[in-house]
Amino acid sequence: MEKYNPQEIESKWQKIWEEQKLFKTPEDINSENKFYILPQLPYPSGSGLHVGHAEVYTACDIYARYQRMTGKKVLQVIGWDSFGLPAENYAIKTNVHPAKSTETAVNNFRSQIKSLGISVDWDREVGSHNPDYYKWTQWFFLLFYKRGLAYRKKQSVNWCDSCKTVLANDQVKEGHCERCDTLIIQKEMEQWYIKITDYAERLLNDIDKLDWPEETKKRQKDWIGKSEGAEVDFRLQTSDHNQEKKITVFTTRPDTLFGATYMVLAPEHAVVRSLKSEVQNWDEVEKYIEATSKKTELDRQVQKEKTGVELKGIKAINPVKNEEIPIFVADYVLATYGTGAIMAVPAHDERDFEFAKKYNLPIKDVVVQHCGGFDKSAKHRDSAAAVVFKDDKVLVLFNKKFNIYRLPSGGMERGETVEDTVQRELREEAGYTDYEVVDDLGMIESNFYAVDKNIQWNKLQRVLKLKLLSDKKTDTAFESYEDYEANWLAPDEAIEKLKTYNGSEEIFIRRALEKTGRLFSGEGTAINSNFLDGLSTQEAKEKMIQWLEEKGIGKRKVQYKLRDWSVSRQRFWGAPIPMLFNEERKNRKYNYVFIHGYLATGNNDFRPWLKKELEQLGHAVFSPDLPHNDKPNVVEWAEYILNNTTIDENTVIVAHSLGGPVAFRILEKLKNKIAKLILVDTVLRPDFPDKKRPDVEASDSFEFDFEKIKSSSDEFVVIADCDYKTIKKEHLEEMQKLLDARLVKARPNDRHFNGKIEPSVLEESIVTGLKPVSESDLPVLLPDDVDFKPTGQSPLTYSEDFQKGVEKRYGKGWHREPDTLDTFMCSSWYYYRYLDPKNDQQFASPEALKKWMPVDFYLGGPEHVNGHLLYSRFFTKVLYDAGYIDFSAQGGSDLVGDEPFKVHRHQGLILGPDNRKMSKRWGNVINPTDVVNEFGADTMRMYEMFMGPLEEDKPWDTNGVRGIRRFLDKVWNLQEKVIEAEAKSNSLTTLVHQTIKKVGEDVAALKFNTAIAALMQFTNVLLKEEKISKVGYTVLIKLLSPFAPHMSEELWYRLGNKDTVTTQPWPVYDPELTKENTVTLAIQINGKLRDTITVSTDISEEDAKVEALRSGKVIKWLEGKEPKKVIYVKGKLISIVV
RNA sequence: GCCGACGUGGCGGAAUUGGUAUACGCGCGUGCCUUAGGAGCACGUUCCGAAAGGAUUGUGGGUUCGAGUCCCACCGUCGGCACCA
Repeated sequence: MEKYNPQEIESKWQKIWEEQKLFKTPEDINSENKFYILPQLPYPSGSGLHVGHAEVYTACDIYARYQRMTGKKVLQVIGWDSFGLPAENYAIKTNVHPAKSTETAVNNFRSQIKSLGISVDWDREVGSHNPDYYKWTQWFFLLFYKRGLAYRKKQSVNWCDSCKTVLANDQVKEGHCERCDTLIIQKEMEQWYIKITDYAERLLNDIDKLDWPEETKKRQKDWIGKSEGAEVDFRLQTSDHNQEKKITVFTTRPDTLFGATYMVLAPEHAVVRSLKSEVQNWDEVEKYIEATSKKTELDRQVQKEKTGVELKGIKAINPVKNEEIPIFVADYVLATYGTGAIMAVPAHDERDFEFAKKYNLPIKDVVVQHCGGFDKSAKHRDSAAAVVFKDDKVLVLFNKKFNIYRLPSGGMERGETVEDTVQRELREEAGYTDYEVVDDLGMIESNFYAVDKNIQWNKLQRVLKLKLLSDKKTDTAFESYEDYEANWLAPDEAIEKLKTYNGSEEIFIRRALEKTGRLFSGEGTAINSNFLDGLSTQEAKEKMIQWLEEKGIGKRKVQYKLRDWSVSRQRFWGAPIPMLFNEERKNRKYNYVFIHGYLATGNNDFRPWLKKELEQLGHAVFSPDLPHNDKPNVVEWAEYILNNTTIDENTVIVAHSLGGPVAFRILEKLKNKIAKLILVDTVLRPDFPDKKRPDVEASDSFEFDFEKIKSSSDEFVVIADCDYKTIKKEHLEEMQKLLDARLVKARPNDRHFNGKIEPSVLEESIVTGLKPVSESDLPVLLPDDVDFKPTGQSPLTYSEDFQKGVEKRYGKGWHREPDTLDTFMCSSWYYYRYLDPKNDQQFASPEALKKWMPVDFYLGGPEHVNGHLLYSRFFTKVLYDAGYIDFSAQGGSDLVGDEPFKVHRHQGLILGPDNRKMSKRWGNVINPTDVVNEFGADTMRMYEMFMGPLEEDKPWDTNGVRGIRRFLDKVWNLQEKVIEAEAKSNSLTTLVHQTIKKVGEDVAALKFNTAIAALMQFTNVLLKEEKISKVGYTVLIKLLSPFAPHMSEELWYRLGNKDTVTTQPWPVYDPELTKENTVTLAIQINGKLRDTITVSTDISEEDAKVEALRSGKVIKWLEGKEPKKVIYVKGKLISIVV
């Protein structure tokens, strides 16, 4: 018999599999038997496959092969995340075109993966750099744009000056570029953003429904970072009395509003610049803003000492107290979170406390920590106490009469200050007079029974920290002085002693020891807060929000940490953003025509506000009262407008409600185009939203020629409120589709009321000089004439090919957006493309989506938790909302309809033999191809799975690889021992069935390491046999085949089979035959193992106990004593208690 | 600083609901075979001890007849977040 020669048999079987198309995706599938296995999309790097890749593909492959053998119809594909920076950086260095180097890398990856024997359907391979792929990436961008989920905005971004591009937040690691480790700086740029924040709540809520690792789910939740609170408006007191200005802050603690003693703005806050003329120390402020803008991400993180500068000459008004408070600019407030402004409550917020201490700002307690119960009948009392230090000892008084320890303290008499009371009590109880006040430790409310006074107190205690300057005592002897004994104790000891009294005093000692002193940021009871006094923090929050909403100076607000996703990249090797620009149109001043709705009055009348806003931007506005507003007639209104103003290509029509149909009538009659039509809560038919409007209905037919209307405007925008409260979602979508319009949605909580459209919505709606490439013109191809030299400008800016024909196609002045999309856009939807990779009409057909989604098993790295995984979920939810998908009926009814990955797991990191992360720097990189060449692919596969649990990090061990090879050699050599006869040995039959059970269960649970151990155990037993049965050996080969498919095929073939082992059914075990007929019971005496006995499996409890007590060792250990208790655990042990 | 995960032989790791701790592999030791072996085979291998026996799952405590597993406190390693109001 020849020796095991993996190189030979592996290529042989890989060829056969490929020829027979064994892993072609099955067609005859249903929701019961389909199984979609997804290994994460690799970036095809020039340095080839990494052992980590091999781990992912092998694990998925073993699982896939196992699932096929159990009868599942498996879909497994591999593709390439083939756009991206490294290929471009390589091009800059070597002048090799990225398309070329990518092709080489992909070929290399593909052949390496094939050499591992991974069973994927290669006919479905995709690469994100191929035009027929990125066509659909661009299509997704347009989908977002049309649904109002893509917008352009100028703001400060993460800039990598080495890669010369912008990075998303999750691509910045510790202030450095994830790719090249360059320090990230902040730069103001106009960029495309995706409004993932609109989906924050759904992304958060649906996580719990997924079978993902718990810590992963938690990390994603934390990244989304929901917090609930309120927005509060603070009026400004400035020298310019004509203009009323206000600043809105976000707070999670509206209950502490009475304690807001100053206000802080982020340096980038827009309002700061607008206050230039009123701020007395503008030079200083400007200098500060400039200094902070130069700070890098890292500086901000490392240097945490708080800095800031006051805006002198202006004040804010605390709205609950009508009190003037100072305003600061400080970079501890982030421009990108909340409103970029905060109310500072130093007594109850650590950061504000720190800042207030540094700049000597007032600290006002409005929440007290509460100790003890909530006994309503308790007697209230204000009291004061002192934590007195002498060196590092604390003064604790011992009351001899009642045997209790206390701090010097007592009730505050009428008119006394805290200092007065403390001074008096310290004299009376301990006699000390010579001290200084070091710190104010704030207040605590404690509800307790005082033994010395026989009373239930509810005490509000104020406490000062004192330093004793000398032991000098008063001459006067007080009565109470006799009762107390002064002890100087170490703080630990003091805390211990004080526990016997009321629980609050030990907290004061703790506060005295900490730098933060009186700061209390927990929940408690409101004080000094007028109508909130006495309420718990939760109650006070609610009441304050109600109060703010009633007064119209604030509202409930949910805030997320998640930011919108920046997707513009100033690079070449990515999917071009399919948008067009027109500078002239962008800067042009337009004639706005506003068509109001039915009964436009009061809160429903946008005209004055809109006129002001638009005129400020330099546009002309025509917003007339239309005739017979109480009995409107669409035709009459349309004519009125046509007769009273000019409608031409310079016109933007804004139509509210019933104004919409009026606008439609106007557009139907136009010979020329207008620039834009903006529809605000517009009705398509008269029965909107719920009630009939006979007066309107009578006036017109409400049949429109939408073809004509569509051709009469360059652009259409439909504005919707966030929750579709005003106009129903399906009606809005109908209109959006009819007009191919862009839908601009307000953010949560925003409604079009009070005579205003939400300003951010208006801003987004009136943008001009921007339009999407028509879907029929996709893909926007990457040109070839590109200079890669990084200039900070997108390389596409300089390409002539790229802009060629654009003006001819779209009109004069239009040109293409030169930025490309973040590659995460490409990888957010690839698992859909696998389902229908050649479709040139859709990203995937509805049938394919219905058949295969959702993904049944997704394996990928934990580094993608807050990037790829979140983006993919977001893509899926948008598709769901747009009506493309709904998985709720597919792959299990427990699933949500808009989640792509049902089960997700992470692979652990494979470390170098030195236990460090593999890297060229350490010279500890293991190349999978080397391993395959030396030991064979089957050894490589099995070793990686045997190293340890899939999800854990584990170091490489070359000797361990040899061990696996030895194992495979043994399995190979076993073929010599095979005989046709049935196995005689009973115990062997039991082992066969036990092994089938164990391996099957472990593989199903992805516990590949223990499955392999079981195979080894089985093999070790077979090795000891003189001859082994063909049946038993066949089982071994089948069980081994997902792990070592090549060798299993060869052995299967050598047993005389003409088909493949890959297509065999998974062996079935007989539960009866897995049972042993004898069992070894442990005998414990007082919990310690003393003996074991072997008994029949079906022994009765009585017999087992008798048997155990008869054991010689037991008799010896019992020493004649009677056992108190004998516990029997079936099949496990007998525990004897003496 | 906050959050999370994890601590088991010389090493990677195993141990349903609490039930014989150290499966499987590596390494190591002894022997066999061999001109030789970094090949193969056999036996052994948690630690201390010649043995009887004892100790042992990061440390300390608790619950239990019984704890690697559950509870509390602490220590250590790794990962994530990092002024998020």
